[in-house]
Amino acid sequence: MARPEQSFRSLSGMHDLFEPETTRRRALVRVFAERAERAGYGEVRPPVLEELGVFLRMGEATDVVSKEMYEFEDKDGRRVALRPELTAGVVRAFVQHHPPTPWKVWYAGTSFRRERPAAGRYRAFDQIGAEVLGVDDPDLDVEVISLAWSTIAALGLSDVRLIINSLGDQVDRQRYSESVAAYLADHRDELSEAARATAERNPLRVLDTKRPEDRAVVASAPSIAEFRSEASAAHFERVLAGLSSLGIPFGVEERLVRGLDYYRRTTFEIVADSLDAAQNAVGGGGRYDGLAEDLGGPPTDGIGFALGIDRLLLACDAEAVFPAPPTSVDVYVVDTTDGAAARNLVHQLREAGLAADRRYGGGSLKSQMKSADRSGARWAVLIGSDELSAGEVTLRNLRADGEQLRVASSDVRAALLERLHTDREDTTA
RNA sequence: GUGGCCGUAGCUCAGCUAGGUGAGAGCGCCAGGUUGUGGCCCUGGAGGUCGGGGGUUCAAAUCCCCUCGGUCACCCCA
Repeated sequence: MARPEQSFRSLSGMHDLFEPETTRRRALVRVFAERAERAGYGEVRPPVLEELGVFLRMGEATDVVSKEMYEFEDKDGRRVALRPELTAGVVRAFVQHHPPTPWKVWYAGTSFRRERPAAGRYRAFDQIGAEVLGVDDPDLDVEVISLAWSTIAALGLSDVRLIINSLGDQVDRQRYSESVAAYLADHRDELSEAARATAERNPLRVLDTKRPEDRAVVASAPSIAEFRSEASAAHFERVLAGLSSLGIPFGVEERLVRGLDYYRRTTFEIVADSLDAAQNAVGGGGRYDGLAEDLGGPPTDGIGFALGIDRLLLACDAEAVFPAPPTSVDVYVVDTTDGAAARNLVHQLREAGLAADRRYGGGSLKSQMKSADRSGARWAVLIGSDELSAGEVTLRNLRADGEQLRVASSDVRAALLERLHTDREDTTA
């Protein structure tokens, strides 16, 4: 054991978040929420815990389902699992409540996957995303991709690429998969051992391998383009044309498969080249036209995407964009008397809408001034025995070069409101 | 899950290669210099199970094993 008894640490791959990271994440979600709602999406919050079966449709052969889920039997004897992503839960909610279509929703939340942690890949990770159920129009694919892309752009990221592919409909995908499986079988002895194992479980997954020795084999594998039905191909062309017309740059990548079995037709991924780690996909998504039916609902077209907040922020760090918004109070109250004046004034200022803080436990004027400085407050209100007996306070400007004045206690609030107001006008001018 | 690297003060790290000189630096924190004034500077101080456990040894932060955590590659994916 790495710790003495009675001492605990957070689980591997799960981290505590603090200021300023927490505010930064809140700001990121706000950027996304505003864009999504401007496009007619409403927020949805499915539960973190679902019946295991909900997630099994991601594909029994996928790693996510076969070995990465936190699943267990609850006290009612039900097999349940912590969600490894949100799409399945959202679609389950759609099937359960049958809202009118098109159903356009966005979400922000935490999912869980028991993988080996690495930078940008944690066991508890946050995503933002959107899903639309009930629309087959390729222009919707364009809208959804555009929402993902523009959110990333809004953060200030520029070293990112959109890659896109179409796996064809269910029939196309099946035929293609069989063809790839046959091809891989023919070249079995040229593949790495790991790739051979993957080929038997899930042939398509071999296509986007990163192992150089396998890439050579994969390079001349059959192309999905030859397997797309006329309708699928037409849909894909419409999507690409739509993206072009919106000025969204993309690269068609036929090897883009993505891990979840429910994807049909359009699939896409956004990668951040500023992230040199292997975890450089900041987001991904696609169509899952059969999923609602698989979960017991009516045949319903669906499409969505998720962006990983952790990776998005890592990419922001790499590009030095989207810093945490500064958080600081407006006013810091310094009281060298018994503290009663600070207690009352801070309360009064907060009720008036100002952000005000103080120090508890007293301390010298000097040390309280240091706290005031560190708080980032623009103004310090000083209350000493002089002020107290005169019924006044001293206002000191902490930002400029120490402008200082005394005002009557009854005028503090108004004096501060006025000065903070002009400060703000100065900074926005 | 497989393999590599790392783990010393709140933070970033030196010391480990050839075991033994009182366990260090910078930043941060606290106090004083300035008995009513922050930011700069100076001085002092607090703070460490050297990730944890076991082993080798007269002696281990330094060597060996195990373990926990982080990280990189594979895998997978957000």
